[in-house]
Amino acid sequence: MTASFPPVEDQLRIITRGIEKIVPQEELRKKLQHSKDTGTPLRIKYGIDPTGIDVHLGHTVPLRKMRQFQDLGHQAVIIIGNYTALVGDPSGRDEARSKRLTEAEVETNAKTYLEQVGKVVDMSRAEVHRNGDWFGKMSFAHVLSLCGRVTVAQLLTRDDFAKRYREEKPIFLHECLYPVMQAWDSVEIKSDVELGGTEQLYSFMLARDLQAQESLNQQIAVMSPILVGLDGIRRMGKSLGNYIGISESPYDMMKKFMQLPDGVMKMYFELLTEVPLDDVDRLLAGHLKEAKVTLARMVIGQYHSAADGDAAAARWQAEIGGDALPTDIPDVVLAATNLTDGTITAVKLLTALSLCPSNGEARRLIQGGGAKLGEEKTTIESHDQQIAVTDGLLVWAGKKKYCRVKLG
RNA sequence: GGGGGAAUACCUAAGCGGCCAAAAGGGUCAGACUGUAAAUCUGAUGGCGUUAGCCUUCACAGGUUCGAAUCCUGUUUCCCCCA
Repeated sequence: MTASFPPVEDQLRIITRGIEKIVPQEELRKKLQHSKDTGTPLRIKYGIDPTGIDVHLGHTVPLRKMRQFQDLGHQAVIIIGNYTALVGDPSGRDEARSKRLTEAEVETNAKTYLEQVGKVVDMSRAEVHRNGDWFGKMSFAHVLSLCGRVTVAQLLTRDDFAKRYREEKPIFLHECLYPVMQAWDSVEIKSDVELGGTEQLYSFMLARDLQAQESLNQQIAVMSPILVGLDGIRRMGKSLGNYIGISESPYDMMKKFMQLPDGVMKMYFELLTEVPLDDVDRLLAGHLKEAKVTLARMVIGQYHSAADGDAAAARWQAEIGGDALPTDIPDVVLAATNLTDGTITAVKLLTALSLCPSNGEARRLIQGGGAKLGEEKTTIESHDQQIAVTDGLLVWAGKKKYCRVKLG
């Protein structure tokens, strides 16, 4: 079948949105032109290491770009880095991954990963490869010859390695292989474009070198900015605990979105939605809270449904913006043996309900004024206050932790 | 193989014989203020306990001392340099 592609300029407009850097910039136009002239889709590569199982919004930035390429008629090629995962991506890390994954773990992770990726990329039109398919068969001699194409000095130009070297932190030999392996993937699948974050520049360029040496067309690096996490500063990442996962419930996502610093909204709109940039500016010139709600609803809608997004927003407004009670108050059983004459000391109550892990923390919470009782949230004044417990009593440990007592 | 350095609470990091449950920053948690954002301010941040007290912590195991995170010995782990 001969695909027909939109005009190159139109494609470029879509492709460049939210992209920080394209290297080399001019070559992309040529490739697109050539693809249109010959009716050949470009092969768009995106590699992921199945090291964890939660795909978060940070991952979706290049994945969304992948989807846009697909919708323009190009071929998505997803690499499951089952071998690279055995090494662990040193990019942006200031230390080596502490644990190595087993092949079995990698395999289960890969499966859940693909399911999640399917929420963004049209998997029915995508190729999926595992880089173990070629690395598993590669001879040691071949590995050596690959290593012979990279010098240590080159590796040390990478920020992450340079930083570690300066700080006298360990850099392991197998980590040095990581960029080489990633680059070799590009050779194997003959990629025209590779998607990723800007921190991948080194590997992407290495891929061009290897492709040229193998007499292949060289890929173009299309790099997205790093999506910052909930703290508004550091990259969104699982280990930093500042991420919004695409498999989270609508309401959980909502709560996290509303915690975002205002300053990052523009970036989020640009990278995670299709809203035209002019409209984004208009939104951000208005009421910022409303803009944030809009952003949250749109993104939640992508991974759940528009109705879910609206419902989550409404619930947030009621429970958090307003003073409605949470709708998901868990019941916690309190054994009757804890009570004397139907009462219990405040500290004991909080620990017995697992709202606080230790008496000390419970005491602190009460001193800080964060412990409250009942629907009208009466503050517990003193840590040795005797609390008369009745079935269904609401107990608050700060604003975010609460439960309802169930006598048992 | 040789030489030099390092291991402190969630992280970074001070402390170098008693005043050390251990400075400082970050983080985190709570409170105030708000749009439960950010910024700012306040407080807290090993466990148990009636704010005085007790118990367990400064890589691990021993030792010296009235007394050790601090000194000694051994062990483990890590880093750097030279070969």
